[in-house]
Amino acid sequence: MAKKPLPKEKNIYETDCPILYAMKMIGQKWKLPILWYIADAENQTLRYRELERKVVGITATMLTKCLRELEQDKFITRKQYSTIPPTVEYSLAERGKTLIPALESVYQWADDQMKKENKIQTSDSLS
Amino acid sequence: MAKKPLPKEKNIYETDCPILYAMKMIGQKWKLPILWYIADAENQTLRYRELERKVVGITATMLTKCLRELEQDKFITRKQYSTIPPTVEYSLAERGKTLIPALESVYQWADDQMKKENKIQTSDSLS
DNA sequence: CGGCATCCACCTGGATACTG
DNA sequence: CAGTATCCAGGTGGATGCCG
Repeated sequence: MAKKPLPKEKNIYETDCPILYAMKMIGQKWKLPILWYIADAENQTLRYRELERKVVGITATMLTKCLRELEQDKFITRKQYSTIPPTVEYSLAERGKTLIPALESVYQWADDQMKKENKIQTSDSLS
Repeated sequence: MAKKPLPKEKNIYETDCPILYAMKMIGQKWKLPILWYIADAENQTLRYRELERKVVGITATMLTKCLRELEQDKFITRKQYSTIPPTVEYSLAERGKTLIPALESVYQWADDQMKKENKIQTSDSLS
């Protein structure tokens, strides 16, 4: 009985720091990649399978989970056509579009960094 | 014995998707907040305790862990003065500075979103 | 095609206590 | 002041199998 099992009320990390807010909203592994590929597509629209292929490494479970959450949070819109076989299209909703500038700066930064890393490695490896 | 315990080799999620690269590098809960407050400070420099106070909600354990990683990844520089009591200053390294534009668009987006949410709630709540 | 349900390994991050 | 050490709960995300 030396340790309290600590009940500890649920803290949704309420904060007024915008960066933390953003981390909470879109800070998981796959949300930005998904949004990025939708934003990057024709008409900012992609089907489920197209997403599964573009977002390399994601599993169906995670893709579905993220898509549901992004839909609930109004980042994307889901449109279902009752054809056989079924067709589902995901597109950027208004809120998703507001993210594009941020998405682009992050992409830009990361792309630069990756190129820099490669350059260092190549110039090293030809010695 | 119906289930394999799956040894499963360590996969560092190697990818060539820049967004995933960024998520891996700076996608944890506290790294961007920390970088943000350092970037925001006079001379882009803050002491340990100042950080602890500005990054509301972070614990010393997490702060130290993140600072070590950010230092290893060349985002920040640590300068120690052997005074009594000790003084340690964290500042943006070159690589950290390259992140500022992205940091700012994320901040900008999140700030807008938070204001929008508040506005909706206030106009609702005065009915 | 476009999912959902289940199960579980691992990682992130919080609590607590102690130190030079 | 500026940490370190230990412990552990809970969340994140992967694997697998099945369904309309």
